Amino acid sequence: MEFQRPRGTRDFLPDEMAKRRYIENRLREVAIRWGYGEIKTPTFEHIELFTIKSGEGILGEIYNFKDKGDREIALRPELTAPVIRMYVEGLQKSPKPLKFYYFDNCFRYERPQKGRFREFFQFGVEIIGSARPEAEAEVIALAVEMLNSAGVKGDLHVGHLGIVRSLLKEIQPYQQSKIMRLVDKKDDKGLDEFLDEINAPDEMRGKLFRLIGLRGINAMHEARELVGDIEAISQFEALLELLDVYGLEYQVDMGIARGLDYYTGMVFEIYCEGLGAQNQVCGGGSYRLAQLFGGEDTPSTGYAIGFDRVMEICEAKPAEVKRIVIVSFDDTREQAIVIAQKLRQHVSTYVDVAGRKFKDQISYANTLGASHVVIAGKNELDAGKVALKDMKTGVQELVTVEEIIEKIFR
RNA sequence: GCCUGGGUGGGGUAGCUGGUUAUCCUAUGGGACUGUGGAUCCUACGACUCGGGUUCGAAUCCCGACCCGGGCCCCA
Repeated sequence: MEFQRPRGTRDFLPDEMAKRRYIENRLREVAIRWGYGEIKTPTFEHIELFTIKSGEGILGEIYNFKDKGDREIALRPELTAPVIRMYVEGLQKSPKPLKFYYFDNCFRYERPQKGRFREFFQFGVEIIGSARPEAEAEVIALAVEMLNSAGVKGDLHVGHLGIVRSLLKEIQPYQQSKIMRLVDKKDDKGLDEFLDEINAPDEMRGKLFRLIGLRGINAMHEARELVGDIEAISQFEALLELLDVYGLEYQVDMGIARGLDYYTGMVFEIYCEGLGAQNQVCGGGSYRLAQLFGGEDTPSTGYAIGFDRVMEICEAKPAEVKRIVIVSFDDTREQAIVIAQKLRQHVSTYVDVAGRKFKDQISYANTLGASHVVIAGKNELDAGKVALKDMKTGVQELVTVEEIIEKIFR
């Protein structure tokens, strides 16, 4: 019986890996140019790291197991918590702000569908140690820049949880969470019913509905009327001004809640066409997790890009690489290896390892998509040369091994 | 966990109102053409997702499981 890969996992073949690596490298280059350093955290962590902020409810979506030392271990379902854990564990006294990026696989036990897998890849960044709008704006601009570098255009929505939450100060935290979740789902009917259920004051109810409906340029003016002149509004306005400085197109959207309790300030999401039900390619915001993990209270901002979703829709294609196949005969096989060793210093080179005959070697070069074939026959070698054949044009010329590289890359 | 559509050689397919040895294309291995690629020919390889049921007989009908696509819940 043949084995099958576990549900929701994938194998990546060379063609696809070439494309994935290409996009990955584009994202990396952007992160590095913006001054972010790469980090890597373990594939698995203690399960509490993920349950502490989100409760036991998420257990159903976590891959977890007990190790031989009887520890409850979880394959990471995301990377923000591990990064902050790493920060609290060893970097609290390092100069701020810290700017990190990461690219790694994560695991969630969910029903697979388009753009959703049980093993998936996230590319993300975090700024740790600044609560300023400058940090938030930079993070958003970086997210957009990364997606652009991958050839992806999306709709950027920006909101601020502090503003919405200020309306809910009077009610219980669990009720706040529930409301935020309904807001996030844009479930107006459910929200209305829930507000009835908890006997929310009419004033709050009216303001809440008006606030989460706010969009566009006058949003801040109206928001100020609704919630008063609070700090969060000034902060958010400062952020929007900076987004203008970056030249970003965005939509103010007070209806973003991210469904998560740990976000405290700015939140943003980027949506794309062509992804079916999972149309969000990027999401993030400002949060305070360090405290929760036993460290000092430290403001952070970050986001994660759904790398697999980017791969679904991105236009960018890697440039074709030159590939050479050396074709030899039984009496020149050893010389072919020597030539291959020289060419491999400069270019992807294939030499026959299957004992194939001359014609089949050329045929195979063709199926490989070789740009050139180097024919190492006795006649050529006796003259100190080889034949270089361009597989596109079919043109063939006698050259020395040293001349091959410059001929190919001319 | 729920709803919905679907699973025939490696890929793509025909058959699927039950009935000889499951069709065709392609890919792959070997060979012919004996120092020049995409061609042609010969040959080999290779499939009814699995289990149960109905039946004289099941790829075909029924049930279940598994897997895949899409949607819901969820989405840190």
